[in-house]
Order: sequence, then structure tokens, then C-alpha cells
Amino acid sequence: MKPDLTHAAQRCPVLSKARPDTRKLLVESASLRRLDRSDSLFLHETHADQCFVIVFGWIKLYRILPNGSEAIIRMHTAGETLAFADCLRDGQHQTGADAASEATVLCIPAALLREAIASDPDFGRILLTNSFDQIDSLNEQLESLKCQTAIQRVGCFLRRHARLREGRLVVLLPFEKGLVASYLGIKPESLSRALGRLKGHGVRSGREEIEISDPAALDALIHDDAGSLAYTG
Amino acid sequence: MKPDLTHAAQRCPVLSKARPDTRKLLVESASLRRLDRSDSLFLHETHADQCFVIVFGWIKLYRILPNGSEAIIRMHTAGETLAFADCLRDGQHQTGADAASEATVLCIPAALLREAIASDPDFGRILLTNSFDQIDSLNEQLESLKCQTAIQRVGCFLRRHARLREGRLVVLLPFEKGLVASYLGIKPESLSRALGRLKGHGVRSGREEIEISDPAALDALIHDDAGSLAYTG
DNA sequence: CGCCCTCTTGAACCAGTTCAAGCGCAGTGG
DNA sequence: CCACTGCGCTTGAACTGGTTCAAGAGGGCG
Repeated sequence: MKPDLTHAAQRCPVLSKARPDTRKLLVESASLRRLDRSDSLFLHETHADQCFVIVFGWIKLYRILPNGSEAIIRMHTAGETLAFADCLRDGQHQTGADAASEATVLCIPAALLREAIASDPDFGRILLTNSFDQIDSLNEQLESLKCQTAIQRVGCFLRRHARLREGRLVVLLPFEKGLVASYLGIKPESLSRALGRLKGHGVRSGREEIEISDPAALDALIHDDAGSLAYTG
Repeated sequence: MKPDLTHAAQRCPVLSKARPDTRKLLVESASLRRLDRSDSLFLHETHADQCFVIVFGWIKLYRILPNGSEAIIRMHTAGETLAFADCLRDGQHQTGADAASEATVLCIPAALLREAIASDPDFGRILLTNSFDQIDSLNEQLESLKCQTAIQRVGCFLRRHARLREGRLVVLLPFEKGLVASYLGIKPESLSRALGRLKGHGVRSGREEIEISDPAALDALIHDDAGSLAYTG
């Protein structure tokens, strides 16, 4: 295995659980690609002949809307897989994918992926489990979009991306705020105002870095009154 | 196979593609359950020892929010599978499930599902493909919630559920409007007003049945200006 | 310095919610 | 048979969260 990929493979739920020889097959025959911000990884509705594991950075999945602008469907980061579904169905990419930050991805030829599945019966199981986990995460996003206000969604986003760093709980924004906004289903202006309003709820937002100074206060805001849009049958 | 299940199995993407003996195994050993509206199929965070194929009717997946109301995550209907993921991971149900209308479901013991996967290597592949399709559909829902207005979402919902019936394009509302609203991420009042506004765009809404008299007009509304919330990076 | 790009801020506007009232219909009981 | 009641749906009026449009601040870079 290429030395710089060992760590990446450990972070990846699919590769790390795969049988060593399967992992070796996938990683050794794959190529590594570096992307700058806004470089394109693949285009919507093109034939899927490669799938990807993100080693580093962020990739956005998007679709072009009738009016020409792009809808951000999902954001993916290190360890996550891309386009496995498109490859296995031997079809077209369901979305486009661009780098949202500097990024490195492992590019696995579709044939290799099929070979791994054919030769390692457990590997299919691993993919299935991974795919179930993705469905869970999508269900949560749906719930969040349907039942939370923009400010609560911003709060959840911050909590999810916060990391301990020298004793402080900090969010290093992984990509532009405009993109964060779009991912959350709001406009950049609204995100800006939301961050402003969160200052009263345990959040200190600087440029490039946001600190959660009072996680409890933020959690209270997130959970309080969540469900103003819920079904009361 | 029980005679009344042949048709149901054909409608189900998972069962219909499975090897005949696998299908037989699953269907014959499963039990059939009838549900009235609002009967519970399983509860959130209970152990998943059965999975389900919907034979008839609608099932809603929901989660109880901190404030006690319920968030509608997804709606499922005939042919669709439920809780396969929860069973295979041998875990708890990720959501609760209630009948949203009268419904009939095929209840498959978890052990049986595992047996099918173990004895039929293709069956895992079929589940994987099915799970990929679900992810696609969830991606589309996310896109819709992020980039479309409530009225456009209502329009899409109508198009998706419209069926030709005696030459007219008709939507028989599968369940209460309050539930439709919640599924679409809006309040019942807003759904009511949306249907009112759609009257000017090729939709005639009566009680229990909505007719799409001018599909082209409706489509125009749906696509026109879609993406007011999109990312313009 | 000047240009570009991202982010912020303000004011007007609009979509969708909230609250409250009323309607239509099914079920119930007199 | 009809009043009573309960529930789902609609409608109206006031309100709020988020958008829109426009202007300005701040930073990076040639």
C-alpha cells in the first residue's frame, strides 16, 4: 500500500472494514488525484467509469438547475465514498462533483470495484452497510430541513463540525460560507445573520474560525421548540 | 406462494428481481399483517427483529421530536421495503412506522432475511441496488426541499402521484392532507393555500381527488424559476 | 494602489406560519 | 329524523423568518 494512504484507508469505513487483500487490491491499483478548489471530479450525466474515496478535503455533489444555477445536494469529506452506486449500476453519474476545497481522492476503476465484489463476498455486505448508514444520514438531513428553522440548522452544522483544539471547541469552516449556506438550504445573507444571532447562544464567530464557547447554550437553542413544522396528527 | 401475494411480489423491486427460490423462501415463511389507519407497525428505538414489504397502502416513517410532536421522515407504499437496514445491522429501528392508510404488509423475520442473503449471493446485490435507488430518491427530496418553494413541491408531489383514470390525470390523495403537508415540510394551511393557487396552473382540486387538467401548465410552474435558493458560486 | 471576491449589513419585500374563526361531513345519540 | 359533536379542511388577518436588492467593509493579490 502506498505509504500515505494507510491512514486514509483507516479513516474510510468501507476500506478499513474490507479484507486486507481486498483493500490492497483496491488501493494499489487505484490512482491518486489532487484537486484544487472548484476543480471538477466528474460531471452529471456522464458515464461512471471510476468511483472515489476521499483522502483529504471536501467534495460537493451538485446538480445544475433549469435556470443554470447549481443545487448543492451533499458535501462529502475524508473517508467517504463517491459514485460507488453509479459505477455498480454501470450507469451515469447522478450528480456532478467538484472540489469544495483542496482535496485528494483515490480513483478506483469501476472494473476493479466489481472485481473486489466478485472475489470477496463480504465486501458487498460492507458496501450494503455503508449504504444503509448513508440512508440514515440522509433521513436526518430531511428531518432537519423539514422541522428546523435556518438558525437551528446552522447550529446543528456547527456542532457537527466542531473539534476540540487546544481546549476550545472550534469549527474551522471547511469551505466558503456561501457553500455552507447553500448546503443548509439558505442564502449566504441568512447564514451571516444566523451566525450573528447565535452570538447570544454560545457561539463566537470570527473569520475562518468559529468558536462554540458554550455548547450547552447552543444545544438548548437547537432542541428548544424544534418541530415548529412537525406533524401534529 | 400465497395466491394474493404474487401480484405484490411482482410490484416489489426487491422480490421481483430475486431468484425464484429466494422469493419463495421469503414470501412463504413470512406472515401477512393488516393495519388500519394509524396502527403502529414498529416503534423508534425498539429492536428490529422483522423487516417488511408493503403489499398495499401507505406507511409513514416518523420520529418523535423533543417537543412531543412527530417529524414525518418518509412515506412508503406498495412494493417498497421497510426496516431491511435495521434488521441486517441487527440493531434498533431508526424511525417509528405507522399505517398512514389501511395497509397490508408482509412481515419477514430478520433471520429469514439473513438466510436469504447467505444462500443467494445475488440477493445481496439486489438489496444493494435497491438501497442505491433509495439514496437517489432521498437526494432528490433534499434537492427539492432546498431549492423549491412550497408550491413547487406541492406541484411535484401531484405529478408524482397522478395516474391516468378514464382519460383524466387524477391524484387520489393517499392519506390525509395534514400528513401530505408534513411530508412536504409545510403546514396544512399552506398546503390548502398552495392547492388554491395551483388552480391557476392546470390543477382542479376537489375533496379526496385532485385533477391535473393541464399538465404542461403545472410543469411550467414547477420548472420555472426553480432554484431561487440555489448556489450561485 | 486598485481590483476582485467574499462576507456583512440595512431596508423593503414576500412566502409561509400562527392564531382564530367557520365550514362540511361522518358518527352518535336522542 | 334531526340536533350535537368532533374532526379535517379551508379561509382570513396579523406576524415572522428568510429573501431580495443594494451598498459597503475587509482581505488577498497583481
